[in-house]
Amino acid sequence: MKSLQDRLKEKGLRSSYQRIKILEYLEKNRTHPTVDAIYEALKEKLPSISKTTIYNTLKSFLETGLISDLTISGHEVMYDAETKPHSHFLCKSCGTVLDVVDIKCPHVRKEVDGNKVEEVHLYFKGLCKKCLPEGRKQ
Amino acid sequence: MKSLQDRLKEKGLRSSYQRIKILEYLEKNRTHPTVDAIYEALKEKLPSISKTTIYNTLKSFLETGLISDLTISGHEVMYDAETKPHSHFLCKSCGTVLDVVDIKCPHVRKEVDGNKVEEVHLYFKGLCKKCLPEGRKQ
DNA sequence: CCCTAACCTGTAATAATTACAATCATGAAA
DNA sequence: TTTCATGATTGTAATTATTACAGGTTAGGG
Repeated sequence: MKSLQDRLKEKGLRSSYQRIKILEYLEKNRTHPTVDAIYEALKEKLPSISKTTIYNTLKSFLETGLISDLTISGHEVMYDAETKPHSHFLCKSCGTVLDVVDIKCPHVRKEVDGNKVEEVHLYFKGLCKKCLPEGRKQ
Repeated sequence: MKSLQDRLKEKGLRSSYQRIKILEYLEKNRTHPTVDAIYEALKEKLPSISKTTIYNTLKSFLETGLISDLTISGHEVMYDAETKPHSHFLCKSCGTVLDVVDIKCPHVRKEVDGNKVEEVHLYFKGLCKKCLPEGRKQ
């Protein structure tokens, strides 16, 4: 089990208290938090933290491949400590974003129509189990 | 060939000069324009048009299913007169968004993990043909 | 032709993100 | 261990996308 500090070092990132706390938060909260959610959560233990730090840190985490991001809701970016390709489901009622595990569709490919593919994002939107009216569950 | 006016009427939308021009622009420009791109383009012929009108109009077009939207770039919404499900490719170099036509993957489904699916969005990101370095084309 | 609901416009408010300058901390080298 | 330069953090201000709202305008049924 690599320490968070070592994982930063591996990516050529300098270690800092803030970076460790942000990475730790993402590792423990696989809820696809937004910048604001991360900020609000960390502020309690780390009242001096700045939102700019969150933005800068997430940017460097993204650039080094330490985390991934998604833009399923259309009006804000969400962050994810899971970096292996996987799909997401957005509930249009409660706003929850879930990881989709049962999709085995071969959408990971090197090119489409002659364009070089580096990332694939598969997003589902609809109503999650909890928001489906009783008796209409699938 | 239905007139734009008739297509608005069909959806229960009142016809107006602005709405016709916006729909016409989307029909003729399948480049996935942003609100700003539509505004800048229409301003020339229609100097009095307001950006709020573009927002309101696109919102009513979306609600009635006259157009579709996508958020592939992560920082702005794009609009598309094509309403049949199809995938998109974003070039991370030039920012162009292309329709993807050669994907036949069965990602249209009614549910995933017990959640009810209403929309599926498949986004590819990478380098488009034009931005690929010569000799590395695929 | 009139009237009202619906639409359009401009301004102001909000929200997400980025820019920037000053301060502070990490970690390599002395 | 101390020093020090580089890079990180912070707060404020600027920017950008979007929404709220109020007042004037227009489509289209009667």
